Amino acid sequence: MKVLNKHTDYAVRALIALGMKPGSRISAKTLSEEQGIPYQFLRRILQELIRNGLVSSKEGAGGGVALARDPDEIRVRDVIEIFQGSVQVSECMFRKQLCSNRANCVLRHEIMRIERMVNDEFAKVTVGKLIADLKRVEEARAGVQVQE
Amino acid sequence: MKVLNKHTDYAVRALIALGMKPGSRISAKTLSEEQGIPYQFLRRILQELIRNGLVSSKEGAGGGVALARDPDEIRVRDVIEIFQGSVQVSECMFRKQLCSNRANCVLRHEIMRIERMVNDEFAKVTVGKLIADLKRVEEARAGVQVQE
DNA sequence: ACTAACTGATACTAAATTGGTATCAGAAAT
DNA sequence: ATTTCTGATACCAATTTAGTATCAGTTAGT
Repeated sequence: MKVLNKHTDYAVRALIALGMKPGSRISAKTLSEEQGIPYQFLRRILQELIRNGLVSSKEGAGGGVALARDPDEIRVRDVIEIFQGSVQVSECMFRKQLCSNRANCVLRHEIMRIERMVNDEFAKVTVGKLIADLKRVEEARAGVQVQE
Repeated sequence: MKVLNKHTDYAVRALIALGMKPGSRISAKTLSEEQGIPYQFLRRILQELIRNGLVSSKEGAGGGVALARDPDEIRVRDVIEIFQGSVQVSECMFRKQLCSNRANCVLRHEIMRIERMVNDEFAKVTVGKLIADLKRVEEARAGVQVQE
């Protein structure tokens, strides 16, 4: 059971990388090399992020991409929604008419509760928070060289 | 983003159905008809549940399947694990050597936290609980015919 | 004006996964 | 012996996932 697919995974990584260099534009090529993400794949991911307003872009030589918002305003949940759609149970009943199957309904009720939890949690994780965590980790490892 | 696949979904439904008729064996055919689950598909699902000790079976005419345990001891999480593997992040890093990518690590840390939550929640939902919920719902609807 | 470095859009593909079917062998009840 | 069942396993089509390729248009620098 995989929670995140490669699209989401790469997207978040790219967003973190962009967030670490605020103000500057980075080309998809550079980003792909730095992050080890296949170039063409990353291009498509970035385009999707651009379409959804998380990233801004500038065409032409010297162009590239940058975060379009404050990193604290970019939630991992937003990214998941873009690439994996909103969290939902296997073939949501409510699209069809009423729950044909009663047992199903009960199960779904539980699942939706859990889904809400997951959504709320992923909404709490912002790119800004991840960057902060990252910096904290790197400081710690730059400071005292702990056991390794 | 789909949480449960058909295997898990049908499996839980089947387990609930079995749990509702304690003691009696039911054939895969009957179960498939009652629950509207494709016969051959259900057969394979049941075999998997049997292999994993959630269901017991008896071969031959008059045979069939039944729960192998107390419904309260069958967790939806167990079922998910059987059919979808344990919840995990897109390609767990830790199988490879150390996190090659720092940003990744930070993201993964968050995701694993959320995963643990999900796992714990799905562990709390047992077939027994679902059956109890189901009965409660059906009583309510048998009693006062509420607005509809 | 040319060219190199970019993004926009979109078509294509291989491999894996998902959901489902079919078949054959063997066990038990009648 | 025949019917009703499970055990095991092979097969299949559709979808999804991950990744590639191509061409058109934009901008900066010369």
